[in-house]
Amino acid sequence: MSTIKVRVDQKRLERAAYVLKCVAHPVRISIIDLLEQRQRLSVGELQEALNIEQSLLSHHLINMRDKGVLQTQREGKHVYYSLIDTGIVQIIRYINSSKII
Amino acid sequence: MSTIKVRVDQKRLERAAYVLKCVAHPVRISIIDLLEQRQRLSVGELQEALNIEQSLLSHHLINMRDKGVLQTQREGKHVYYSLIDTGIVQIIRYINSSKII
DNA sequence: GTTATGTATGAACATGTGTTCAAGTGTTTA
DNA sequence: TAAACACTTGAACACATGTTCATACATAAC
Repeated sequence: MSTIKVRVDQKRLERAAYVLKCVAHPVRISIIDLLEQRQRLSVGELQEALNIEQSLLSHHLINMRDKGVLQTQREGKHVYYSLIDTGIVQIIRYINSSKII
Repeated sequence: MSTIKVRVDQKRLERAAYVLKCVAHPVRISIIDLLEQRQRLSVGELQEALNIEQSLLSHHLINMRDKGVLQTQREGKHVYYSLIDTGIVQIIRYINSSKII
């Protein structure tokens, strides 16, 4: 019985777990889904689509930005959020196709 | 500006978030990676590969089983764990190919 | 400059999660 | 049947997380 090993190194495992926490929340999955449909959305537009409190949304958005999932640009009064790596939507696709979800 | 909507329904969003929490932890990512390499592994084999306390591993495994990610079969003294839906390894693949992780 | 609009921040709280330890349950071996 | 092995369980704790509320900040409009 030859030994078996984890093929992902420790640093990457930790980073992956950290980032994936963004995907493990209903509101944040929704945000990713919305940002796949439109390249970028303001906080107000997101709020209208999600129907949650402004400050809660802001906390989620900043959380995702801090984890390197989203980026922002301010334009006047508005702040626009967009996905940094659109590859993350593969996870949404998996969710939509999986039998166990 | 036509309205924009989340394309995943609420029930599925919650289920997805619930299941994805399994993936958002270094030990559990490792378990999924190991079970992709070998169809099934006993708790002892996993423990040897992961090098963590046996009871901690057991908690993680049972957590994953409760979420419908893993299944078990007992054979004598040993309990073997395996992935229910191997599609979940797509997420590991994403981790390994992504620039943001 | 004041007001209105859009967004961020911070404290406070409840709840959830990861970990450890000690003790428990099954199953096989002697 | 006792001991050894493989694994599970539960309590306890520290720590992280999600949410709300009140308040602050930035920009634009008046």
